Amino acid sequence: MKQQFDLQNFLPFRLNRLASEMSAGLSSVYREKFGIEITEWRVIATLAHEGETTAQAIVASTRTHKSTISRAVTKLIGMGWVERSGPSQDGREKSFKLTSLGSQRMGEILPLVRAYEREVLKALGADGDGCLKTISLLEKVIFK
Amino acid sequence: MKQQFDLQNFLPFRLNRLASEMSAGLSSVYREKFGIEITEWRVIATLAHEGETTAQAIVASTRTHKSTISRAVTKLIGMGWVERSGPSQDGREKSFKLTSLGSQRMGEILPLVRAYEREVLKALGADGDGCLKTISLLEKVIFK
DNA sequence: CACTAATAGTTGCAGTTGCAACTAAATCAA
DNA sequence: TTGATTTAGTTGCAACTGCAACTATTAGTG
Repeated sequence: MKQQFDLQNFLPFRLNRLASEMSAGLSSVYREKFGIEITEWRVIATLAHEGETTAQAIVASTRTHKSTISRAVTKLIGMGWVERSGPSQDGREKSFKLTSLGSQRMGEILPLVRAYEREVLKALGADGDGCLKTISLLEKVIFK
Repeated sequence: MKQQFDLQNFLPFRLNRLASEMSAGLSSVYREKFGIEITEWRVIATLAHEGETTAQAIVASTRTHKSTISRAVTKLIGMGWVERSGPSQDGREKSFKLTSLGSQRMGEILPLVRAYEREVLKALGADGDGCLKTISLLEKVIFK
């Protein structure tokens, strides 16, 4: 008894499948050569952009659970890519920044990651603009 | 030392964040009321559409690892939503189908899930077509 | 000041996932 | 037929994640 529903044309499924595949493609770029996972990548990307940053700010920027961020930061500190920076006024919060090793690694990863994105955008060609516009629209709808 | 990289405008990140949020919104629809997770949802959606189906076909349709599908099917059988169907010519493969209970539950879930999708598409308004077109394009690029 | 509530971050625990190794069955080659 | 290869599905294991509970610190109230 077939019901009228086609998962293959279902928007949330298609979007999720697409994002998973893209993330998988991208993460293979930094996983193999640098031994980090997607959460670590997002943490160092945030630190590279923001400079000295609290864990809370990383949580907000990456939309990732604070326990996940906590563990990623711990791992990155263990790798020597990240260090705690001086205590802030608020004794509860901790600030972090990239070490020089972390900056160096980020400098190595960035071109690879950018090349990946460029490749996708290039394949989209003239439709790239429409794609970004669509995503902006969806963000407004979903992050209500 | 700030580097020139903005995660917030990075295509794979934005797409992934969007898809996660959408999936989370959707899954709250069936998780609470029906006690299933996203993998189970995809399995029953595939079975509802395809009828009698092998595990392998579900793997292909959902793009999910075979071990994950194996466990989801086991769980669904335990819930009485899915049953094994008669042996096929190939003794390695196993075919499954929805039970009448499974069909009934699917009939209850479908309107909720469709309503969610409709809500998103409605919010997109006239841009809905462009959105679907963009996703099709990205699929061609990513699933090379 | 004392007491309560809120916030930042960590950790134990349980659930989920992917990988690799495994079993069972089919296919292929000689 | 026999033996090697491939395919379908299952399971043990290790890694990752989210939740809830916890500590520590700050903010708010009287």
